[in-house]
Amino acid sequence: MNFESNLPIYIQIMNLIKTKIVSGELKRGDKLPSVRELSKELKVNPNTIQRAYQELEREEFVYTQRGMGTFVTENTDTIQNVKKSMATGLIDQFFSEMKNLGFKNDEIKEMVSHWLAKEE
Amino acid sequence: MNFESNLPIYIQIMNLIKTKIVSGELKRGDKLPSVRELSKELKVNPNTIQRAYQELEREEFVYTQRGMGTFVTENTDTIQNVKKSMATGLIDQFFSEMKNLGFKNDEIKEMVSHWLAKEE
Amino acid sequence: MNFESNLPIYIQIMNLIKTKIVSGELKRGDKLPSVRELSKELKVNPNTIQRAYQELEREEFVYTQRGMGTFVTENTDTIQNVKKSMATGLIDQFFSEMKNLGFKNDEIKEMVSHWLAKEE
Amino acid sequence: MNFESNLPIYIQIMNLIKTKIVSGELKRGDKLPSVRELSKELKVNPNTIQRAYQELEREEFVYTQRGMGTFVTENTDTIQNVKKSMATGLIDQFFSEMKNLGFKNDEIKEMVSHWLAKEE
DNA sequence: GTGGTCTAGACCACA
DNA sequence: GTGGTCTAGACCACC
Repeated sequence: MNFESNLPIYIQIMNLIKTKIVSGELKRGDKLPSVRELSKELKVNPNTIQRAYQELEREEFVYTQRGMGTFVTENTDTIQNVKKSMATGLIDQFFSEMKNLGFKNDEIKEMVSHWLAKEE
Repeated sequence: MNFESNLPIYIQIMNLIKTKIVSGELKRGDKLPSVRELSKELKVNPNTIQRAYQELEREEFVYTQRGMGTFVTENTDTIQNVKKSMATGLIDQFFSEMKNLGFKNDEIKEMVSHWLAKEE
Repeated sequence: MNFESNLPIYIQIMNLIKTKIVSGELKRGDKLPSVRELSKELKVNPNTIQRAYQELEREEFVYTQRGMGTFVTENTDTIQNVKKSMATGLIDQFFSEMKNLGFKNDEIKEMVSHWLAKEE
Repeated sequence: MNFESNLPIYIQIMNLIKTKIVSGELKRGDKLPSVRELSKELKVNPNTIQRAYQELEREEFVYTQRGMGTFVTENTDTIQNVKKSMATGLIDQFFSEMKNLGFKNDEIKEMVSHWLAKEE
């Protein structure tokens, strides 16, 4: 776990797992490590792991069964929907903030292209 | 001012002023409202305004003259630089979060194009 | 069986069977599936089925004969009583939660009528 | 606080506050007691109060400002919407469970009327 | 063994 | 003073 980030640890853990789910490393129905297990592995308090799992459940990325464990949601649609809605949220926010700074669509487009070109 | 946002109020105020400067509403050398004035207008604790002005000064957006008030920096380069750095900051953040969700460059490009098309 | 529900699995199984009995799908004296059988069918730990059957027996819904299996109670009164008590339980719960939300009797009545009208 | 209930304490606290909001005892924009304050009053751990406040914020009944406190949402529409959607949820659930037990619309209607008559 | 709740007590950022 | 996060450690219901 990267404690250097100023993000709360439970958010970092959520991102860790979201990425694994969305990228397919964790498939639907897969069992996540138990709270205590992950707690030991990441050297983080069990409550913090639990907090992360709870929030992930709230966002419908996972579901839990008492006494059984926590599992990746069976509903792949949910994953796709959440993924999509998070994406449009990010895009909307991005554009609105860019426009707030006084950029026009053309300029934004150009900057995005530039960023992508640099990436390759 | 949306006080229901999760962002600290002093950050929200900073963004408010930055946007005004970068978009040209506030020009170089213009006097900002006094701490007390803005405090009343936004119904916010003066300490909070003070904090926002301090941070803005640290970022060289504004400078203060004892007894005179706080002014937008005379240095237009600074403004342009900051505008650019804020933009690249937004872009970097946007891309890193999109990738965190598991999107590839192509997909992001497509979504951005789609958003721009819809705009017209 | 919706294992994503928050209810304990053994309760979900109890409700499953209760509903079958009360609705008449399982008649008095009918044999329930064996613990092992149901365990396989629902892909649930046998202990959990056992627990459900135990509780059902405690509530006099079923009785067990060593070596023979578990059977729906012969006593139709019991079934009718339980049906009635489950119903009043549901109603009580429903009203208490509606009132908890701040609705008055009249409003609740109106909403129920509305629901029934829509049904036809 | 009624510790006799088997509901988690933080849920009981949520219901307490929801009722106050929905019934109008707490008006929009009103400040809730601080976490520590309510903690003392109810003789409950501050974390438990915080949990309740967090969930209430997630359900958009309240919003919080760091360092300022927790407030009833300004948006009365939200309150009404949440109230309404919770109500239809309860009604749907109620009818589906009654039907599961084998009751017909007429019977349900009769039982509801009976309950209401008894109330007066 | 699993997750869920609760307490006690600490530290932090913010107003 | 306010809420937000984290740790440590306990107890419970469930599987």
